[in-house]
Amino acid sequence: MGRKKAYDRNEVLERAMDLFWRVGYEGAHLSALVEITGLNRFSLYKEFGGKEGLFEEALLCYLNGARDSYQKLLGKQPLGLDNIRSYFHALTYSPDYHGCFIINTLSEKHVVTDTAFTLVKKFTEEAKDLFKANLDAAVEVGQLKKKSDTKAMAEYLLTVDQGLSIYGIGDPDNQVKEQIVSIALGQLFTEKL
Amino acid sequence: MGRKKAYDRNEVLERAMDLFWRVGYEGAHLSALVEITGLNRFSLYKEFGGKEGLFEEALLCYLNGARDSYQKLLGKQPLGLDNIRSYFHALTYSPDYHGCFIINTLSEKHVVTDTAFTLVKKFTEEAKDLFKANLDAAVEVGQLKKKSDTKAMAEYLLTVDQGLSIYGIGDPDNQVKEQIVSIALGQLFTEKL
DNA sequence: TTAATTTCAGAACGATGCGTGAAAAAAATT
DNA sequence: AATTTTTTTCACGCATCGTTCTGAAATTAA
Repeated sequence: MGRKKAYDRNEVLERAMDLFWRVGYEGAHLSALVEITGLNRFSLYKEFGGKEGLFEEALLCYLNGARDSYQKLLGKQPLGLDNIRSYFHALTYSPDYHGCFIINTLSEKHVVTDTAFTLVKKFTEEAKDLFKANLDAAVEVGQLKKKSDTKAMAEYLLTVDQGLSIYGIGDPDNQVKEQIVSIALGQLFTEKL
Repeated sequence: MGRKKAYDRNEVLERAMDLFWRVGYEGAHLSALVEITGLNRFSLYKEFGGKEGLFEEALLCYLNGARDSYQKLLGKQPLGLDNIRSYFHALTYSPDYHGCFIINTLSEKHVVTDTAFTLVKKFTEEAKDLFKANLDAAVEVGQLKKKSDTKAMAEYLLTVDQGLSIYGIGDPDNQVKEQIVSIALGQLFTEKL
């Protein structure tokens, strides 16, 4: 038969994802991708169709990981405000934090494929829906007023989430992040019955 | 003597700024810059030193405009919470809104000069200071509790501001933005004496 | 009119980008 | 061992990138 593949697809995607995450679509050149993944050019084109295909797959890889993280904290039963608190308090900036793949992709709207852009927008909608599910549950059990506009509140939380990603570029301070989160959540959730 | 310049430096900067704002540093190619500004290559290098220099000057141009906008709304006497409300309510997304030059530059940290990156970080500090000045004034006149941590609140407002810029990428809705702002500010400012 | 200086116009340059192709190597089957 | 198929290796081609260069044009002064 044919020669065996010398690469592991998942490892290739992990490494490509890291590079794309770090330097964006336009910044990640084929030669760098070839080097960092150890994948030869022929195989890259055969396996992924080219740079665009690799980008989309790497982005999916990232979004799947992020989806798991969101689900783990925001999907935990029972749904409610505690999940939202846990989610935001769990956010931390590692020393080599270099921004958010999602926001990089949004900023590169002019060069990434429509598919990639759409994947990102869909993901942010999912995140918003997760926030909303927890807010809706909070209304049901009386943690929030019945009249609460959980849709707008979910939009707000997503906005704060994304603002915190921007805050992380440069020298973020996890303590300041905690202060921001306390204000963001403290004010939102003071409307008890 | 020598031939007269056929370009207007400010107009060149305005046009270059618009392109850089739209497609970022890496996406704005020399040929596109030459075409959109009408400036010939020799002059571009003579006047600005090259692409990097033009980028920095265009970024400065943008930041100066943004600084004026911030000052106009957040620097208005008397300082206080009304300024902050006015600022956020004045934010609107035009139909061709395509993101924020500042955030694009942050995302392109790996390719822009240290100078450019530093300019952006300094600007966000200034914006934060403007928020803080208004919060401090609010404490003085009793709009906020004496114990309010205006530094953290300013960090929070900047985070919301930047989150709103991200929200604007791809079909933003100004009414949703108003809802987000109402939540972000409404609860923050309910702690009266 | 000539000379000197500066800018314009556009081409050339070297480096680098992405994508393709051919030969060699590996693996299984006959 | 020969054949077939697939992957690896590495070179190549073309386009594009930012920068430099050269001749022409414009402007002023002598």
